[in-house]
Amino acid sequence: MATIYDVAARAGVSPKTVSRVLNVDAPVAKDTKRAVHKAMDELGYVPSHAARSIKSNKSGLIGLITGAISSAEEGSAAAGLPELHIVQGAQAVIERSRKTLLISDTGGRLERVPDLVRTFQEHRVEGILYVADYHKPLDVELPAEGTPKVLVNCFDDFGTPAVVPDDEAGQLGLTRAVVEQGHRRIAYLTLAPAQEATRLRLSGYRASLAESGIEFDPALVQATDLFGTAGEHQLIWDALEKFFASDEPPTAICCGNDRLAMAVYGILRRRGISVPEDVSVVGYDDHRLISETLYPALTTAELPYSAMGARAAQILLELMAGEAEAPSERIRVGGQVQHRASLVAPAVTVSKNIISLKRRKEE
Amino acid sequence: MATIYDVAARAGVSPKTVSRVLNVDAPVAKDTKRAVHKAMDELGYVPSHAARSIKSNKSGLIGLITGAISSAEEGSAAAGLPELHIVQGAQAVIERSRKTLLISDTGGRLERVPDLVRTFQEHRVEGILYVADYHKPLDVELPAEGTPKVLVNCFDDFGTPAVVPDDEAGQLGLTRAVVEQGHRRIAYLTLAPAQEATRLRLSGYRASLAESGIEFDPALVQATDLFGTAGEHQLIWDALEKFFASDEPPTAICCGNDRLAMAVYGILRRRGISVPEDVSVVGYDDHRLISETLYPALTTAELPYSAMGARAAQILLELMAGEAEAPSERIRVGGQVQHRASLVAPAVTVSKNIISLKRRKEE
DNA sequence: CGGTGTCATGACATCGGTGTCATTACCGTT
DNA sequence: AACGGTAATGACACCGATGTCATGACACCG
Repeated sequence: MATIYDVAARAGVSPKTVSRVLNVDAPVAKDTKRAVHKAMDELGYVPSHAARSIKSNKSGLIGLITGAISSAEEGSAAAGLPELHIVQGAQAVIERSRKTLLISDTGGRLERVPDLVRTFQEHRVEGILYVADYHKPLDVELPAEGTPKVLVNCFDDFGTPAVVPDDEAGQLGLTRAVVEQGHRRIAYLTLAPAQEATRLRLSGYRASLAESGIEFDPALVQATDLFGTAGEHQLIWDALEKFFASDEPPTAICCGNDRLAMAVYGILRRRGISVPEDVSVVGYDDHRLISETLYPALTTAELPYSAMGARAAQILLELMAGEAEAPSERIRVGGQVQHRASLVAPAVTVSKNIISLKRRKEE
Repeated sequence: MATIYDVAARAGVSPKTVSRVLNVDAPVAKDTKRAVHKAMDELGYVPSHAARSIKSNKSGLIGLITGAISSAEEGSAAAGLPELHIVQGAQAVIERSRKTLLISDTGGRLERVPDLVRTFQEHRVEGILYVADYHKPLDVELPAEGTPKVLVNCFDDFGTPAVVPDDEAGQLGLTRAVVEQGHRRIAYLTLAPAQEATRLRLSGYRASLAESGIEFDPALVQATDLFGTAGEHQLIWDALEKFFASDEPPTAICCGNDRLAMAVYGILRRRGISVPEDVSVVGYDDHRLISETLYPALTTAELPYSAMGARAAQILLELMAGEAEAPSERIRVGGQVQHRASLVAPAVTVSKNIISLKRRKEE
């Protein structure tokens, strides 16, 4: 690869003058400039990032650690992939700041994180983003004390800046949309109860019921603990069984995520229950591959991954520039409710509690 | 950040000795070694990649260009994401070779590629992987002549090494599996006919029919040209309509991909047709989020993205090491057929052509 | 016409490592 | 005892860029 000296020799000037042409930081005569550009073109010269960064002590690099790329492998159809939208959101912001994003993958093995961080340090990254695969407490130690860091989709107890989804508000809004359609018997098929998201969303669900004067019925909440494992269809089947065994069966079912909703669609229909005529179904995540493709299309709450990534990157850049203090509280990013065909008003029936007269037709 | 000089001063030795401890390339006395390690720990010293690579003229970096990360945004639920498995496969191989992968995203805008390549060149990447979002001819120009390159999921006419899916063999195997269940009226709902994948798979589909003595019926092939757009459900509905209007309707439907199969599930059921009792459905891609979650689970052909990424990385590493010549032909990677509940023998019926007596029960 | 300021350019040191070569101390041989 | 060989270490140059300072050529001013 050609160096600045080769260019200088070919153009008949000193290396420093070539440097001046490259960086436009001092006046250079027109003719000289032209000769230098010509020499650069002919040699296919590209300045060396390494040489520059060694001198300037600035790498222009931002490190991002994720399991997105490989977590797609673990388990069966693990949640994984959507987390990639976080990377996408961050990428877009960082690109604009003329920094380069160095993406590293844990390969699903957390014990690799220290190695990855070390590689980042060798490259003298100026900031680090750590992206978790779902909303949870931080489960690794991140070395590299001097370097600004932002957590995404996770949080710790030591005040590291963190950007997380606002699960509570999301489920509140979504459940509100269900209530507004006239439903009052609303089942909730949750993800694993231990998950941060489940806890927060359940709280949003209850808040919505409370504000509408609907009594919370524990029988209408079932967890699909082993979600993602081989027997999950059976598990979901059993949970739905319980819902419909009730003498006041639900007219709407909230699912822990879109993927769960997809399985529910199939099982409901096998049982002869139509969506949305007999029961409305809503998901969570707005995983568009699913939500837009399912028939009928799925009403769901957006998990604002892209926005979270962008926000995190923005905070990181500010920290790096010393323009801002680290935020003292977790940043919660809210998402929209996406209303689609799977949610309609309940059919006109006489239940013990309510007579719904509304009925909306969906095409 | 501490330098090798700081470490040397603290340990009371010369920088060169510290370098020797780091690289174990010459004998160092035990006591000296211990003192140096102590100093490194205390200072939190991490060697500078830039300084090393400037001297050795080796960056240890491999550049990868993809649209995976952002293409998830474009269109609605664009195909995008699965291509990430290619990145994953490549990552796993490259990691083992102790190189660092520099991932760049086009943000869906091809015109950015030259910029990305330039950034790669500034970092002196030793090899480049270009990953396309679906099987197609290369649609950009890749500069950086001296650098070894491998195309993945795309190909050009200039002999650049390319790794692509073996769509023809894949569809052949899949259709064969359908035929082996006893089906003889097999519909095929393709993706856009202009696509490389559609062309090749159609050829595999016909090859399978031919080898089984089943006559090709053009009425059983419909394209969903506008797949991925707003009106797609309607389009699929119409296509299915045509299939079932036939006086010899299909007993199995091959779909262009899993996503299409997901939409087909919903529409078939709405029409009162059960999967797999009334008609078997198969997809393509083995997008496990879909194929394993759908109820009943979907029989499909694996699109071996991970293997393709791994193979491409392997070839690139060999090219970089000068161990191998560039392969003169495209490398076609085959995938497995994944047999799941959506494919069963056709129901016992008397058709004009065949009486099928087999019947397999699925749970 | 001499002093001063600006333009254009180059010599040289420097960033953080590593390759080359030199130096010293100590070992075993003959 | 003199010699050759190896272990352990350091001095110094160099990789490819850029910051600092110096220099020569003009142009402008009084």
